[in-house]
Amino acid sequence: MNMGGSRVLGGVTVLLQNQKGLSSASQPLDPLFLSGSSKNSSSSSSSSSSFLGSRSMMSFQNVHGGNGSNTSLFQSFDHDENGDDEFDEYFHQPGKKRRLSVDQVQFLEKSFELENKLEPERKIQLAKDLGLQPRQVAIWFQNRRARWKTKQLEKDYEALLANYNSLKADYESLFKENDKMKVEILALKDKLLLREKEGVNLELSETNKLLEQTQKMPSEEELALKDEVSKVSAMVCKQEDISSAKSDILDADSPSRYTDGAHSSVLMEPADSSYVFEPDQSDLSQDEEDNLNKSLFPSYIFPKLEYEDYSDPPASSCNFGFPAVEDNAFWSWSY
DNA sequence: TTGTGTTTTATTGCCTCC
DNA sequence: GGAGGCAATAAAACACAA
Repeated sequence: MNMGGSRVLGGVTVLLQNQKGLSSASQPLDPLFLSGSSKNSSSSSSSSSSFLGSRSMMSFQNVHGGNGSNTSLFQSFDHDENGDDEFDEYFHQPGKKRRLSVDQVQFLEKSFELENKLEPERKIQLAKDLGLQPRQVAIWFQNRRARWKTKQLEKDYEALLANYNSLKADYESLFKENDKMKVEILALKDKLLLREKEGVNLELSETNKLLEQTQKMPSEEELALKDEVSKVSAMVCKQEDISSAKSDILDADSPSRYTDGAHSSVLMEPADSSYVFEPDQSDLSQDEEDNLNKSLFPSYIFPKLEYEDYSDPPASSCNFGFPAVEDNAFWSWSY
């Protein structure tokens, strides 16, 4: 082996010995640069694919009238470095592709592991070491980066997919738990509603007793006011139908004035205005009608107002004052 | 042996950076 | 404007089943 070969091989050996976990790096590229070596052709399962680089070198030596020794290889790279036209011509035969040898690829792989970018100096050195053109080395690195990127994308995709599946499982689990909790909430609200109904009824019956007692003993002011109303009603009735006039006057009065508890159960009537003002009263007498109208405005119905701040309960909900809360609470739990 | 799919090497065109 | 990188692609080389 000549000085040039020793120099290059020495460099290759040092380079490979720097690789991590390289077990057989003693003379990794010796076969690469020994043209005609039987080791070269047997290093791969496919004879055609093994050590084409070396084969190229042999051809190159033949082109240059080499003497068959393995010494001109690295000298030829010096020629290439100086722009040897024939060498360049050989490596640019149109329509021909020469696969790199297993050893060459291994060497390039190790180099790629160290650094996947290729500086010009390193490229030239690698080309020298492997008996390739710098452009071939550049192309190999370029293609290798493309392959690496593809694999990286696959890894990223798998990681994302695993992450997505995990999140999906979590979501479904939480969704089921949420459904369960909704059902529990509805059940609890039903119970609460029932209790509130019972409580209000009790309270109302006590209030009604008090009201009845109050009505039995009207104050002087109330009596005077009633007289005033009667006079006005009489005057209006001269002009209009008595019943309609009476209704108008009643509507104009403050609800607080009518605290008759005769129909206190109206609390549980629908709060919907259409229902309130258009009841089916065909079978009611005028007095009963009056009493009903009065009973529509008891002060204790106002607690329902605090629920009316909730937004847009379902239009179809036939709420009795309290269910509006339930509906809105339901919406707040909905997605 | 052959057809077919895959891998590897190489080219082309475009883009960015200096 | 030249060098170098990248994506897309061509085409040779390879692997493998039938």
